[in-house]
Amino acid sequence: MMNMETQRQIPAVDLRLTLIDAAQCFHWVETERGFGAVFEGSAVWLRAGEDVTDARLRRYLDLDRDYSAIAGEYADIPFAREAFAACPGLRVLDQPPWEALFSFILSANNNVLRIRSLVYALSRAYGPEADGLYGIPGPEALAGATEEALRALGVGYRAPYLIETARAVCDGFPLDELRDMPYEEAHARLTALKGVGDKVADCVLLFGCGHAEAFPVDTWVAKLLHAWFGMHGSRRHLARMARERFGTHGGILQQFLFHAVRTGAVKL
DNA sequence: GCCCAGGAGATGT
DNA sequence: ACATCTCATGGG
Repeated sequence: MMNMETQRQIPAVDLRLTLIDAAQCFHWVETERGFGAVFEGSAVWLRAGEDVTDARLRRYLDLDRDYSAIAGEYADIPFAREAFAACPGLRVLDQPPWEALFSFILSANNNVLRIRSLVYALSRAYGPEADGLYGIPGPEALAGATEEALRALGVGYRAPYLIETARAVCDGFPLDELRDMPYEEAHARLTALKGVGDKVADCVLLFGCGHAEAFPVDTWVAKLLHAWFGMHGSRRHLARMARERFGTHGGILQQFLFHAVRTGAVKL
């Protein structure tokens, strides 16, 4: 009985919201076959309403975290309550770190539609193919690319960032150790990479390293921190204040606030 | 034409 | 530490 009550109150994951609309990743596609992507080297198709049993996918979709408990942590903040209520089924992804790093280097001063088209173009040119899908290119593939070739695909000034960072990863940058480092240390390591500033580093930590305290501050989040929480100052200062105020799950709150504002579900 | 987009790097103070 | 400028590219 208790179990049924609990299950009823936990919204099922909303795949479209989580994998496409929330802009945490840019490589999943929706077709008549469902939501598809190359996942750990092979094609995966997910359908709404079907149980996800694969442990790696459950982790990717963050299905084993109690989101109602996290919403409860922020229940005394009216805008947080509105944001959680406006995004049922939204999950914060736990991607492989390279997937997040690659994607968010491309995100700099760019819009979601164009980020998605760039990820697709680069995946088609340099990534693995599986079942008609193109996966995100590995660092080895990009390390061998030329700046001109990437610019020809529309990457623009981010081309050298992508190549240099890919080479750093090939040369032993400890991507897989970021998860177990303290936040500050992992953030400092990431921002040492070309094309990775404070905000991109926070996205990689939040979406790709399990650092739920990372609080990315983009243009939308800067606006809402000012309008709703009276915070002001530089992006770096805003991020630090937000981490201090919202604590160990601040990044999850951030994702709900971000989506609620970006879609207009909660007005600024 | 201007402004914006899940910003970052270089430079000058 | 902070402010300012430039960096591609597409859409409104």
